[in-house]
Amino acid sequence: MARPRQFDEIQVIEKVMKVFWDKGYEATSMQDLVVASGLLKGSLYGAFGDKQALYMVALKHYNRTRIQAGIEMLNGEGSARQKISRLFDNVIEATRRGDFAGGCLLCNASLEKAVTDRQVKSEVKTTIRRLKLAIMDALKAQTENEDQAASLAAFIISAYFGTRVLAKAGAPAAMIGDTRDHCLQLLL
Amino acid sequence: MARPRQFDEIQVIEKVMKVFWDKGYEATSMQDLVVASGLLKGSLYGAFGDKQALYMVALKHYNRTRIQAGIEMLNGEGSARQKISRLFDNVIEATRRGDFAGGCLLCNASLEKAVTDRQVKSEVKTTIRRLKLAIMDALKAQTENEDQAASLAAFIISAYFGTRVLAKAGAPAAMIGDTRDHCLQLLL
DNA sequence: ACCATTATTGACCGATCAGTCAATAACGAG
DNA sequence: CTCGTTATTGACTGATCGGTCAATAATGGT
Repeated sequence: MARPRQFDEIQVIEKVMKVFWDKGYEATSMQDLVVASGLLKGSLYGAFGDKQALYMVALKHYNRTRIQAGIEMLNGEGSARQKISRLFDNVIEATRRGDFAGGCLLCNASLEKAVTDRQVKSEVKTTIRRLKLAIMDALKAQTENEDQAASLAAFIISAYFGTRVLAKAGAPAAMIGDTRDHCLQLLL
Repeated sequence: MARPRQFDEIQVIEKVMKVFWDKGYEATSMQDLVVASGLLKGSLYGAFGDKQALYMVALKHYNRTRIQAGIEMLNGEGSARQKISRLFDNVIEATRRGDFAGGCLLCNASLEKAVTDRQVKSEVKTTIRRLKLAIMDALKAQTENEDQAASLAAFIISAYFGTRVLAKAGAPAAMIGDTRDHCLQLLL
């Protein structure tokens, strides 16, 4: 019926996402995305829409893959302590590996694009809510009641997001380990 | 000897800082700063240098005023619990007032400009170190040893930075209160 | 009153920005 | 094989970007 796409959509989204992850929204030019994706500008616009739409696609992809991986870790085997511990250990590992300086696209979006873009803000808020619910579920086995689990989950998300900021700021890795240890102290 | 400045330097820095605080580095144009400061472009360049130098001046001003205010709170009267509690209460208040969406220029810088600007990164790191030391001092009265104070301080900074991200992301204010409460729980 | 020095001004620069579009190409259905 | 549809291409746009500069203005010292 019509000419088919000559690229793999997921692969392109992955590459676009990494550029936004690395450089942020404003510092990323469409030319950067052209180079990273291997597509020409017209194809990017044709397939995804303008820059803000492309950012939304990238952010949703990040949430569907990276954040979801964290959530599935929380749903997996082990005690609540083990699950929460792994959350922070992953930040330490990512920092060691130097992946995007240990940064988190969701946090970046919270401080940059979400401020002026209602769609992005909405996506950020619902993702934070999902993450919080996953943490609550992981805690439920060991906490007295639902409220206790909710407030603990809020606290753990704060500490977790904080480590992502510290990691990217170049703070010593020990600070992340210290944060993890004191979080676990509350889960005895 | 020469023509004197026709503007108050501190007032201009304060206005420039607020724009960077509000919009971030990349999203701020020199034209934005011209409008906010009331100066013309040439005067801004003449007095402060280029955009990156202006950002450094703004960030240092933020640290010298806003962060320093927090540090002085930590040096003030009261128990360690009271001091740490006030740190988080200020975030809640700022969020209620809607000041820059509860955001923190130091956190913003950590995730944006510091990534590609060595001077900014250095300023961010030393400021985080200063803040950590102030928290350690505040804790010393109630903790067993120096190491314990250091790791607790790292943990509290993480939780604190995390609340600044959550606040700006539009998370419910209760999450900040929950974070504060669980932090204080570790200071018994 | 004059001069050396610095601040202010606004026009100006090339580069890059996000976004568009008409021409062309590649397919599948009939 | 033809045709309708959609993808690809690259040249193009006007706007805005950060930054510069020569002309002018305002000062204090002599």
